[in-house]
Amino acid sequence: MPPRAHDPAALLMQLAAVFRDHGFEGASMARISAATGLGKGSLYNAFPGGKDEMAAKVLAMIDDWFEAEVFTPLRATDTPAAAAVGAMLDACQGYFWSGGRICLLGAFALSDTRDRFAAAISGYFLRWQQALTAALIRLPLPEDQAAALSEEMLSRIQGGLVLARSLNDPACFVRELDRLRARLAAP
Amino acid sequence: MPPRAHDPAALLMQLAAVFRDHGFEGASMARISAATGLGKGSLYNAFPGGKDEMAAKVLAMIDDWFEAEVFTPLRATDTPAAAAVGAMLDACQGYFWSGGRICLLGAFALSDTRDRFAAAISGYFLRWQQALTAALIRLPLPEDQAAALSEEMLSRIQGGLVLARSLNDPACFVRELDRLRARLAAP
DNA sequence: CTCGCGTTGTACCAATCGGTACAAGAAAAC
DNA sequence: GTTTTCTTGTACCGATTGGTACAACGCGAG
Repeated sequence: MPPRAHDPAALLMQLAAVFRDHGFEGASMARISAATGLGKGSLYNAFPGGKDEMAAKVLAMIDDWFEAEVFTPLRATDTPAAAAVGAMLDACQGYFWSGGRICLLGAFALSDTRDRFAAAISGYFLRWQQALTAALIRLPLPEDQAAALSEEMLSRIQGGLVLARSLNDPACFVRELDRLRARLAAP
Repeated sequence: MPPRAHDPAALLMQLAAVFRDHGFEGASMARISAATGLGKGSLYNAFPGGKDEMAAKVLAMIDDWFEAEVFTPLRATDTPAAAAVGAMLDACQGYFWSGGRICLLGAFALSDTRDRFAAAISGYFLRWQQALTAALIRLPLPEDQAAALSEEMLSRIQGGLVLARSLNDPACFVRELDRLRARLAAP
Protein backbone atom coordinates (compact mmCIF):
# COMPACT_ATOMS: atom_id res chain seq x y z
CA MET A 1 0.00 0.00 0.00
CA PRO A 2 1.14 3.53 -0.74
CA PRO A 3 1.36 6.16 1.99
CA ARG A 4 -2.01 7.27 3.21
CA ALA A 5 -3.52 10.32 1.57
CA HIS A 6 -4.85 13.35 3.37
CA ASP A 7 -8.11 13.44 5.24
CA PRO A 8 -10.56 14.20 2.42
CA ALA A 9 -13.07 15.97 4.66
CA ALA A 10 -10.46 18.32 6.14
CA LEU A 11 -9.12 19.02 2.67
CA LEU A 12 -12.58 19.98 1.44
CA MET A 13 -12.98 22.34 4.39
CA GLN A 14 -9.74 24.11 3.47
CA LEU A 15 -10.82 24.32 -0.15
CA ALA A 16 -14.17 25.76 0.89
CA ALA A 17 -12.36 28.46 2.87
CA VAL A 18 -10.26 29.40 -0.17
CA PHE A 19 -13.31 29.57 -2.44
CA ARG A 20 -15.18 31.63 0.13
CA ASP A 21 -12.29 34.05 0.53
CA HIS A 22 -11.43 34.54 -3.11
CA GLY A 23 -14.30 33.22 -5.21
CA PHE A 24 -13.93 30.59 -7.89
CA GLU A 25 -11.83 32.59 -10.32
CA GLY A 26 -9.76 34.19 -7.59
CA ALA A 27 -8.91 30.83 -6.05
CA SER A 28 -5.76 30.20 -8.07
CA MET A 29 -3.93 26.92 -7.87
CA ALA A 30 -1.08 28.77 -6.17
CA ARG A 31 -3.40 30.00 -3.41
CA ILE A 32 -5.04 26.60 -3.07
CA SER A 33 -1.64 24.97 -2.85
CA ALA A 34 -0.51 27.41 -0.17
CA ALA A 35 -3.73 27.08 1.83
CA THR A 36 -3.71 23.30 1.83
CA GLY A 37 0.03 22.77 2.00
CA LEU A 38 -0.26 20.35 -0.90
CA GLY A 39 1.64 20.57 -4.16
CA LYS A 40 -0.09 20.61 -7.49
CA GLY A 41 0.73 16.97 -8.02
CA SER A 42 -1.20 15.95 -4.93
CA LEU A 43 -4.10 18.23 -5.75
CA TYR A 44 -4.53 16.97 -9.29
CA ASN A 45 -4.17 13.45 -7.94
CA ALA A 46 -7.04 14.02 -5.52
CA PHE A 47 -9.09 16.01 -8.04
CA PRO A 48 -8.27 14.88 -11.59
CA GLY A 49 -10.93 17.27 -12.85
CA GLY A 50 -9.00 20.28 -11.59
CA LYS A 51 -10.61 23.33 -10.04
CA ASP A 52 -14.04 22.47 -11.39
CA GLU A 53 -14.04 19.17 -9.55
CA MET A 54 -12.74 20.80 -6.37
CA ALA A 55 -15.52 23.35 -6.36
CA ALA A 56 -18.12 20.74 -7.24
CA LYS A 57 -17.00 18.54 -4.35
CA VAL A 58 -17.02 21.52 -2.00
CA LEU A 59 -20.54 22.43 -3.05
CA ALA A 60 -21.61 18.82 -2.60
CA MET A 61 -20.13 18.79 0.90
CA ILE A 62 -22.03 21.94 1.84
CA ASP A 63 -25.19 20.51 0.29
CA ASP A 64 -24.77 17.31 2.30
CA TRP A 65 -24.34 19.27 5.51
CA PHE A 66 -27.52 21.28 4.95
CA GLU A 67 -29.41 18.22 3.81
CA ALA A 68 -28.53 16.42 7.04
CA GLU A 69 -28.65 19.30 9.51
CA VAL A 70 -31.36 21.51 8.05
CA PHE A 71 -33.49 20.04 5.27
CA THR A 72 -34.10 16.62 6.78
CA PRO A 73 -35.06 17.98 10.23
CA LEU A 74 -37.44 20.39 8.50
CA ARG A 75 -39.14 17.50 6.71
CA ALA A 76 -39.36 15.34 9.85
CA THR A 77 -42.93 15.00 11.04
CA ASP A 78 -42.11 13.75 14.52
CA THR A 79 -41.09 17.14 15.91
CA PRO A 80 -43.23 20.29 16.24
CA ALA A 81 -42.95 22.41 13.10
CA ALA A 82 -42.24 25.58 15.07
CA ALA A 83 -39.31 23.93 16.82
CA ALA A 84 -37.96 22.63 13.50
CA VAL A 85 -38.04 26.08 11.94
CA GLY A 86 -36.41 27.56 15.04
CA ALA A 87 -33.71 24.92 14.85
CA MET A 88 -33.13 25.88 11.20
CA LEU A 89 -32.53 29.49 12.17
CA ASP A 90 -30.16 28.41 14.93
CA ALA A 91 -28.32 26.14 12.51
CA CYS A 92 -27.96 29.00 10.03
CA GLN A 93 -26.66 31.33 12.69
CA GLY A 94 -24.07 28.74 13.67
CA TYR A 95 -23.08 27.75 10.15
CA PHE A 96 -22.63 31.30 8.93
CA TRP A 97 -20.67 32.27 12.03
CA SER A 98 -23.26 34.84 13.10
CA GLY A 99 -22.76 36.74 9.86
CA GLY A 100 -18.98 36.50 9.69
CA ARG A 101 -19.08 33.88 6.96
CA ILE A 102 -20.82 34.14 3.62
CA CYS A 103 -22.89 31.58 1.76
CA LEU A 104 -20.69 30.07 -0.93
CA LEU A 105 -23.73 29.06 -2.95
CA GLY A 106 -25.10 32.59 -2.84
CA ALA A 107 -21.74 34.11 -3.72
CA PHE A 108 -21.36 31.78 -6.69
CA ALA A 109 -24.91 32.64 -7.76
CA LEU A 110 -24.03 36.32 -8.09
CA SER A 111 -20.91 35.66 -10.19
CA ASP A 112 -20.58 34.16 -13.65
CA THR A 113 -19.53 30.99 -11.84
CA ARG A 114 -23.25 30.36 -11.48
CA ASP A 115 -23.59 28.99 -15.00
CA ARG A 116 -20.92 26.40 -14.28
CA PHE A 117 -22.70 25.09 -11.18
CA ALA A 118 -26.27 26.13 -11.98
CA ALA A 119 -27.75 22.73 -11.17
CA ALA A 120 -26.05 22.47 -7.77
CA ILE A 121 -27.01 26.02 -6.82
CA SER A 122 -30.64 25.91 -7.88
CA GLY A 123 -31.05 22.42 -6.43
CA TYR A 124 -29.76 23.56 -3.07
CA PHE A 125 -32.12 26.51 -2.78
CA LEU A 126 -35.04 24.62 -4.27
CA ARG A 127 -34.77 21.77 -1.76
CA TRP A 128 -34.32 24.25 1.06
CA GLN A 129 -37.44 26.12 0.08
CA GLN A 130 -39.47 22.95 -0.39
CA ALA A 131 -38.44 21.55 3.00
CA LEU A 132 -39.17 24.85 4.70
CA THR A 133 -42.54 25.14 2.98
CA ALA A 134 -43.48 21.67 4.19
CA ALA A 135 -42.59 22.61 7.75
CA LEU A 136 -44.58 25.84 7.56
CA ILE A 137 -47.62 23.95 6.27
CA ARG A 138 -47.43 21.84 9.41
CA LEU A 139 -47.42 24.94 11.63
CA PRO A 140 -50.16 25.01 10.30
CA LEU A 141 -50.19 27.58 7.52
CA PRO A 142 -52.15 27.61 4.23
CA GLU A 143 -50.11 26.21 1.37
CA ASP A 144 -49.80 29.46 -0.57
CA GLN A 145 -48.83 31.42 2.54
CA ALA A 146 -46.28 28.78 3.47
CA ALA A 147 -44.69 28.95 0.03
CA ALA A 148 -44.56 32.75 0.17
CA LEU A 149 -43.12 32.82 3.67
CA SER A 150 -40.44 30.24 2.90
CA GLU A 151 -39.35 32.28 -0.10
CA GLU A 152 -39.29 35.38 2.07
CA MET A 153 -37.23 33.67 4.78
CA LEU A 154 -34.64 32.44 2.30
CA SER A 155 -34.41 35.92 0.81
CA ARG A 156 -33.91 37.45 4.24
CA ILE A 157 -31.23 34.97 5.24
CA GLN A 158 -29.28 35.54 2.02
CA GLY A 159 -29.91 39.28 2.13
CA GLY A 160 -28.77 39.45 5.72
CA LEU A 161 -25.48 37.87 4.72
CA VAL A 162 -25.04 40.31 1.84
CA LEU A 163 -25.79 43.29 4.06
CA ALA A 164 -23.50 42.05 6.83
CA ARG A 165 -20.62 41.75 4.35
CA SER A 166 -21.44 45.07 2.71
CA LEU A 167 -21.54 47.05 5.94
CA ASN A 168 -18.78 44.94 7.47
CA ASP A 169 -21.13 44.41 10.39
CA PRO A 170 -21.91 40.73 11.06
CA ALA A 171 -24.50 41.74 13.65
CA CYS A 172 -26.76 42.75 10.75
CA PHE A 173 -27.25 39.09 10.00
CA VAL A 174 -28.04 38.16 13.60
CA ARG A 175 -30.56 40.99 13.86
CA GLU A 176 -32.28 39.75 10.72
CA LEU A 177 -32.47 36.23 12.15
CA ASP A 178 -33.89 37.64 15.38
CA ARG A 179 -36.56 39.48 13.44
CA LEU A 180 -37.44 36.23 11.70
CA ARG A 181 -37.74 34.48 15.07
CA ALA A 182 -39.99 37.27 16.36
CA ARG A 183 -42.16 37.10 13.29
CA LEU A 184 -42.64 33.36 13.64
CA ALA A 185 -43.43 33.66 17.33
CA ALA A 186 -46.13 36.25 16.78
CA PRO A 187 -47.66 35.98 13.33
CA MET B 1 -8.29 70.36 -30.44
CA PRO B 2 -8.04 66.62 -30.85
CA PRO B 3 -10.95 64.47 -32.01
CA ARG B 4 -13.68 64.16 -29.47
CA ALA B 5 -13.51 61.19 -27.14
CA HIS B 6 -16.27 58.68 -26.51
CA ASP B 7 -19.41 59.45 -24.58
CA PRO B 8 -18.22 58.84 -21.01
CA ALA B 9 -21.66 57.92 -19.67
CA ALA B 10 -22.31 55.30 -22.35
CA LEU B 11 -18.84 53.88 -21.82
CA LEU B 12 -19.50 53.52 -18.09
CA MET B 13 -22.74 51.69 -18.83
CA GLN B 14 -20.90 49.19 -21.01
CA LEU B 15 -18.26 48.73 -18.33
CA ALA B 16 -20.95 48.18 -15.71
CA ALA B 17 -22.44 45.43 -17.87
CA VAL B 18 -19.08 43.68 -18.16
CA PHE B 19 -18.46 43.87 -14.41
CA ARG B 20 -21.96 42.59 -13.71
CA ASP B 21 -21.56 39.69 -16.12
CA HIS B 22 -18.09 38.58 -15.09
CA GLY B 23 -17.23 40.20 -11.76
CA PHE B 24 -14.19 42.34 -11.18
CA GLU B 25 -11.56 39.65 -11.60
CA GLY B 26 -13.39 38.01 -14.49
CA ALA B 27 -13.64 41.28 -16.39
CA SER B 28 -10.37 40.98 -18.28
CA MET B 29 -9.04 43.79 -20.39
CA ALA B 30 -9.65 41.60 -23.44
CA ARG B 31 -13.33 41.25 -22.57
CA ILE B 32 -13.63 44.94 -21.72
CA SER B 33 -11.99 45.85 -25.00
CA ALA B 34 -14.34 43.58 -26.93
CA ALA B 35 -17.44 44.82 -25.11
CA THR B 36 -16.63 48.49 -25.60
CA GLY B 37 -15.02 48.25 -29.03
CA LEU B 38 -12.10 50.30 -27.71
CA GLY B 39 -8.47 49.28 -27.80
CA LYS B 40 -6.35 49.15 -24.71
CA GLY B 41 -4.76 52.45 -25.62
CA SER B 42 -8.10 54.22 -25.52
CA LEU B 43 -9.14 52.51 -22.33
CA TYR B 44 -5.97 53.38 -20.47
CA ASN B 45 -6.25 56.88 -21.83
CA ALA B 46 -9.73 57.25 -20.40
CA PHE B 47 -8.86 55.42 -17.18
CA PRO B 48 -5.16 55.88 -16.37
CA GLY B 49 -5.72 53.95 -13.15
CA GLY B 50 -6.62 50.81 -15.06
CA LYS B 51 -9.32 48.38 -14.01
CA ASP B 52 -9.46 49.76 -10.48
CA GLU B 53 -10.38 53.19 -11.75
CA MET B 54 -12.93 51.75 -14.19
CA ALA B 55 -14.69 49.86 -11.42
CA ALA B 56 -14.51 52.83 -9.06
CA LYS B 57 -16.08 55.10 -11.70
CA VAL B 58 -18.78 52.52 -12.40
CA LEU B 59 -19.60 52.23 -8.71
CA ALA B 60 -19.69 56.01 -8.45
CA MET B 61 -22.10 56.20 -11.39
CA ILE B 62 -24.41 53.66 -9.78
CA ASP B 63 -24.16 55.51 -6.48
CA ASP B 64 -25.04 58.77 -8.21
CA TRP B 65 -28.06 57.19 -9.82
CA PHE B 66 -29.41 55.85 -6.54
CA GLU B 67 -28.59 59.07 -4.76
CA ALA B 68 -30.64 61.05 -7.26
CA GLU B 69 -33.46 58.59 -7.94
CA VAL B 70 -33.85 56.84 -4.60
CA PHE B 71 -32.05 58.35 -1.62
CA THR B 72 -32.90 61.98 -2.23
CA PRO B 73 -36.62 61.30 -2.85
CA LEU B 74 -36.67 59.25 0.35
CA ARG B 75 -35.27 62.18 2.29
CA ALA B 76 -37.62 64.72 0.75
CA THR B 77 -40.15 65.95 3.27
CA ASP B 78 -42.58 67.44 0.77
CA THR B 79 -44.05 64.12 -0.35
CA PRO B 80 -45.94 61.56 1.76
CA ALA B 81 -43.54 59.04 3.26
CA ALA B 82 -45.60 56.06 2.12
CA ALA B 83 -45.49 57.29 -1.46
CA ALA B 84 -41.74 57.83 -1.27
CA VAL B 85 -41.13 54.29 -0.02
CA GLY B 86 -43.44 52.92 -2.70
CA ALA B 87 -41.54 54.89 -5.31
CA MET B 88 -38.31 53.39 -3.99
CA LEU B 89 -39.65 49.86 -4.51
CA ASP B 90 -40.78 50.76 -8.00
CA ALA B 91 -37.39 52.27 -8.77
CA CYS B 92 -35.66 49.10 -7.56
CA GLN B 93 -37.92 46.92 -9.65
CA GLY B 94 -37.09 49.01 -12.68
CA TYR B 95 -33.38 49.31 -12.04
CA PHE B 96 -32.87 45.60 -11.41
CA TRP B 97 -34.91 44.64 -14.45
CA SER B 98 -37.51 42.86 -12.34
CA GLY B 99 -34.87 40.50 -11.00
CA GLY B 100 -33.02 39.90 -14.26
CA ARG B 101 -30.13 42.12 -13.23
CA ILE B 102 -28.03 41.79 -10.10
CA CYS B 103 -26.78 44.48 -7.75
CA LEU B 104 -23.14 45.14 -8.61
CA LEU B 105 -22.49 46.49 -5.13
CA GLY B 106 -23.94 43.38 -3.53
CA ALA B 107 -22.02 41.09 -5.84
CA PHE B 108 -18.77 42.89 -5.09
CA ALA B 109 -19.56 42.66 -1.39
CA LEU B 110 -19.66 38.86 -1.53
CA SER B 111 -16.33 38.59 -3.35
CA ASP B 112 -12.85 39.51 -2.21
CA THR B 113 -13.29 42.60 -4.37
CA ARG B 114 -15.10 44.03 -1.37
CA ASP B 115 -11.88 44.98 0.40
CA ARG B 116 -10.81 47.04 -2.59
CA PHE B 117 -14.02 49.08 -2.66
CA ALA B 118 -15.09 48.72 0.95
CA ALA B 119 -15.74 52.41 1.43
CA ALA B 120 -17.91 52.76 -1.67
CA ILE B 121 -19.92 49.64 -0.84
CA SER B 122 -20.56 50.37 2.82
CA GLY B 123 -21.26 54.03 2.05
CA TYR B 124 -23.89 53.09 -0.52
CA PHE B 125 -25.80 50.77 1.78
CA LEU B 126 -25.36 53.02 4.79
CA ARG B 127 -26.84 56.04 3.02
CA TRP B 128 -29.63 53.91 1.61
CA GLN B 129 -30.55 52.63 5.03
CA GLN B 130 -30.35 56.07 6.62
CA ALA B 131 -32.55 57.65 3.95
CA LEU B 132 -35.06 54.81 4.21
CA THR B 133 -35.09 55.02 8.00
CA ALA B 134 -35.82 58.74 7.81
CA ALA B 135 -38.75 58.09 5.49
CA LEU B 136 -40.13 55.35 7.72
CA ILE B 137 -39.94 57.64 10.72
CA ARG B 138 -42.17 60.07 8.83
CA LEU B 139 -44.74 57.33 8.16
CA PRO B 140 -44.81 57.70 11.22
CA LEU B 141 -42.92 54.84 12.89
CA PRO B 142 -40.93 54.83 16.13
CA GLU B 143 -37.23 55.37 15.51
CA ASP B 144 -36.11 51.90 16.57
CA GLN B 145 -38.81 50.21 14.51
CA ALA B 146 -37.93 52.34 11.51
CA ALA B 147 -34.27 51.39 11.77
CA ALA B 148 -35.14 47.70 12.07
CA LEU B 149 -37.58 47.79 9.17
CA SER B 150 -35.19 49.62 6.87
CA GLU B 151 -32.51 47.03 7.58
CA GLU B 152 -35.03 44.30 6.89
CA MET B 153 -36.14 45.87 3.63
CA LEU B 154 -32.60 46.18 2.35
CA SER B 155 -31.92 42.57 3.29
CA ARG B 156 -35.01 41.44 1.46
CA ILE B 157 -34.18 43.39 -1.67
CA GLN B 158 -30.65 42.01 -1.80
CA GLY B 159 -31.79 38.55 -0.82
CA GLY B 160 -34.48 38.60 -3.47
CA LEU B 161 -31.83 39.30 -6.08
CA VAL B 162 -29.63 36.48 -4.79
CA LEU B 163 -32.53 34.05 -4.81
CA ALA B 164 -33.67 35.12 -8.26
CA ARG B 165 -30.18 34.47 -9.66
CA SER B 166 -29.81 31.22 -7.75
CA LEU B 167 -33.09 29.74 -8.93
CA ASN B 168 -32.77 31.38 -12.33
CA ASP B 169 -36.24 32.78 -11.71
CA PRO B 170 -36.38 36.60 -11.82
CA ALA B 171 -40.01 36.49 -10.66
CA CYS B 172 -38.68 35.62 -7.18
CA PHE B 173 -37.48 39.18 -6.86
CA VAL B 174 -40.75 40.70 -7.98
CA ARG B 175 -42.71 38.54 -5.54
CA GLU B 176 -40.44 39.68 -2.72
CA LEU B 177 -41.03 43.31 -3.68
CA ASP B 178 -44.77 42.67 -3.77
CA ARG B 179 -44.65 41.19 -0.28
CA LEU B 180 -42.82 44.31 0.87
CA ARG B 181 -45.52 46.48 -0.67
CA ALA B 182 -48.22 44.44 1.06
CA ARG B 183 -46.44 44.64 4.38
CA LEU B 184 -46.17 48.43 4.14
CA ALA B 185 -49.81 48.78 3.12
CA ALA B 186 -51.07 46.77 6.12
CA PRO B 187 -48.69 46.90 9.05
C1' DC C 1 15.68 -7.37 2.21
C1' DT C 2 13.49 -6.32 -2.78
C1' DC C 3 9.84 -5.12 -5.31
C1' DG C 4 5.88 -2.41 -6.77
C1' DC C 5 2.43 0.94 -6.59
C1' DG C 6 0.39 5.03 -5.02
C1' DT C 7 1.77 9.74 -3.64
C1' DT C 8 4.40 13.69 -3.85
C1' DG C 9 6.98 17.94 -5.32
C1' DT C 10 8.82 20.35 -9.14
C1' DA C 11 9.97 21.68 -13.65
C1' DC C 12 7.64 23.01 -17.47
C1' DC C 13 3.85 24.16 -20.96
C1' DA C 14 0.99 27.41 -23.92
C1' DA C 15 -2.29 30.90 -22.93
C1' DT C 16 -3.69 34.82 -20.76
C1' DC C 17 -3.29 38.33 -17.28
C1' DG C 18 -2.88 43.74 -16.40
C1' DG C 19 -0.16 47.23 -17.94
C1' DT C 20 3.30 50.13 -20.89
C1' DA C 21 5.45 52.21 -25.00
C1' DC C 22 4.97 54.28 -28.98
C1' DA C 23 4.06 55.38 -33.67
C1' DA C 24 0.21 56.33 -36.82
C1' DG C 25 -3.92 59.04 -37.36
C1' DA C 26 -7.17 62.95 -37.09
C1' DA C 27 -9.21 67.19 -36.23
C1' DA C 28 -8.72 72.16 -34.44
C1' DA C 29 -5.57 76.34 -34.45
C1' DC C 30 -3.11 79.21 -37.25
C1' DG D 1 -1.20 74.46 -46.26
C1' DT D 2 1.58 73.39 -41.50
C1' DT D 3 1.64 72.72 -36.74
C1' DT D 4 -0.11 71.16 -32.46
C1' DT D 5 -2.36 68.17 -29.36
C1' DC D 6 -5.03 64.55 -28.19
C1' DT D 7 -6.74 59.80 -29.41
C1' DT D 8 -6.16 55.35 -31.08
C1' DG D 9 -4.50 50.63 -32.26
C1' DT D 10 -0.88 47.43 -31.84
C1' DA D 11 3.24 45.35 -30.48
C1' DC D 12 5.25 44.03 -26.53
C1' DC D 13 6.48 43.31 -21.38
C1' DG D 14 7.10 40.26 -17.16
C1' DA D 15 4.08 37.77 -14.19
C1' DT D 16 0.66 34.51 -13.48
C1' DT D 17 -2.99 31.39 -15.05
C1' DG D 18 -4.76 26.21 -15.14
C1' DG D 19 -2.88 22.09 -16.37
C1' DT D 20 0.64 18.19 -17.62
C1' DA D 21 4.79 15.22 -17.28
C1' DC D 22 7.69 12.91 -14.73
C1' DA D 23 11.20 11.50 -11.56
C1' DA D 24 12.02 10.92 -6.63
C1' DC D 25 10.02 9.16 -2.57
C1' DG D 26 7.94 5.97 1.02
C1' DC D 27 5.46 2.45 2.81
C1' DG D 28 3.23 -2.35 2.48
C1' DA D 29 3.45 -6.98 0.32
C1' DG D 30 6.15 -10.88 -0.61
